[in-house]
Amino acid sequence: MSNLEIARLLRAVAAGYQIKHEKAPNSRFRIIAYQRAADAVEHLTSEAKNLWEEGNLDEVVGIGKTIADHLDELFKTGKVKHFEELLDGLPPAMFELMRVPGIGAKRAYKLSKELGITKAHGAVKKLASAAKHGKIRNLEGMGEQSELQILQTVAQVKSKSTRFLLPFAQSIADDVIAYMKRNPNVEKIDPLGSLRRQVATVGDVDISVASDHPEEVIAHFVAYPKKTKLIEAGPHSAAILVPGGLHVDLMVQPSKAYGALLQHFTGSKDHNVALRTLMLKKGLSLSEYGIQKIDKPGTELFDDEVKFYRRLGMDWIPPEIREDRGEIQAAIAHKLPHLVELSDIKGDLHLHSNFLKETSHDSGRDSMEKMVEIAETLGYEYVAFTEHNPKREESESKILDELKRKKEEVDHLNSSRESLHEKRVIKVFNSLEVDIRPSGELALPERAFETLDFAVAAVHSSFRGLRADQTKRILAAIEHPKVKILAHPTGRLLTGREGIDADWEKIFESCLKNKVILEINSWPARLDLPDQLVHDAVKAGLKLAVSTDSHATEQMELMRFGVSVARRGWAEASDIINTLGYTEVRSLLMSP
DNA sequence: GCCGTTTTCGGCCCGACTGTTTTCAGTCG
Repeated sequence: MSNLEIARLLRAVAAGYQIKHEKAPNSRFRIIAYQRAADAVEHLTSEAKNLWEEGNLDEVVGIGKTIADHLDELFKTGKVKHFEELLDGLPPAMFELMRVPGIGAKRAYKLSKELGITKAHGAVKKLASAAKHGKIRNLEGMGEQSELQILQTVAQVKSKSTRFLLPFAQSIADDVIAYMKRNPNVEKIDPLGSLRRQVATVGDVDISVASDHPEEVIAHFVAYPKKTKLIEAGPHSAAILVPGGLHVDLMVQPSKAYGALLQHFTGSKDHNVALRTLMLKKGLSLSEYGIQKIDKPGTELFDDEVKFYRRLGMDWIPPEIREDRGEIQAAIAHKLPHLVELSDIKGDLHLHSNFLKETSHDSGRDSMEKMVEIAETLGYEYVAFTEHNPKREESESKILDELKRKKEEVDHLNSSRESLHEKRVIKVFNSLEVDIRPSGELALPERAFETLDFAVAAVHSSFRGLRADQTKRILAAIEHPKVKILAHPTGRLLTGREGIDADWEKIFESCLKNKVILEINSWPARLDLPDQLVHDAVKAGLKLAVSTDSHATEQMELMRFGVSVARRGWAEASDIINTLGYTEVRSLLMSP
């Protein structure tokens, strides 16, 4: 059973409690507990079943003894008696109906009962049809408005789950913000929510503006030239649709209260809940308007976020780590990490030029020379060319000839640029991205490794496979003395493919022992290692490399998103090898 | 049902919006 399926089951149980046992003592909190447990399982970086096998399930925050016992039964027998009893008599359709925005457990149950919709299959369609025929308005607690709302929202069920890749959302936000800044009434402007926290995928773009003239700001916003549709415009907020189907929401607040607004809508939800729970014990109630002492009326306002956090007795917390993973305690203790920044980056160790033609996967578009020029404009000290390994059908001698030719070209590049420029000399590493075959064997003849400064190893096939096998596969590959970087380690694609299932703890151990560096791949659909695993890796003392995996010069700009992932994983500059100068990196990558 | 640098018992974030309501329930972020 996948994490998603387990999460769905736990949410169904929460709904079951809501319908059947709402009046029981503590029921409210039990419902929340099941919802939290569902969230926790859904966001796990390893399969819940594997954690269970290792006996680590109850270490997950949000899963206590009771739910762990239920899951134990689930993994052993395939079902949970208690859950089955609880869900008995509830129409399966209600869980489908709950996917419609605005319909929760109560309404879903009521609708499926009263309209006689019981089967899960086609439930939403039947609901839409009932609404169309005017059957909703007569139900108790519902009216014409409810019916109208259902008609409008059933269409959103499909699109509800679509999230956008971070760079796409970021580019839209950057453009809107640049446009908004042209209006003199905009004093401050920031992205909010998951975009400000730089989460790998973003649901919609929220933007806040500090201004004492909200009407003018809203008017300017709704006149955004690339807008495809106006969704709503009120006195303090508005929403538009932009090409690609992304919602952009804008909120305006006076500048004297801007700090609390920014803090609240940046989230994450978990961070805010943890922060508020903690502060409540100190007699402070927090909201998007400011801070209130419990025993006194009146709200204290904050024009910026730094003051807001300081008032709570802690350091300002960078948005990227506001996920309730220990940042609040660290901020109180003044022990927050000094997160790595884009300006710390001194080189890109994963670039594909067009030099090799017959490679196992897509080759780059641009010449080495051209990519080096761009690296120079980015202020780098070094780059590594890591084309895919030559196709395996080629003869060994041909492969060797090709790689020797490439080595000569890199040598030439290094020497010719030294004579051309006196000040900045970009150093070029001669590398290769080598496939890790399902067996763990590297897809390059042993003798060919000798031509390389170092090798980057990566999985590009057979993503589905048993955890034990995948773990063994990676372990075998990173033991090769030339392999210094493990690229896009999980192989996930945010647009669809799950990463491989592997024992990362074991792999991290081996990386530490073999001095293998983990890549944070900045490619928009990868962002791999995922932030949570970066956090684990940093804690374990591993070194990482933030790389773009560029196949064309313009992609070299994507570095900022890899840096965001590193920041979300609490990485400091000292955790990232490509913040080091050339000499140090060289000795790390080229030592035997 | 979960959780603990003031608790293993006694708490559990905060507010907005919507609609159907004579004072509040349900849902959402």
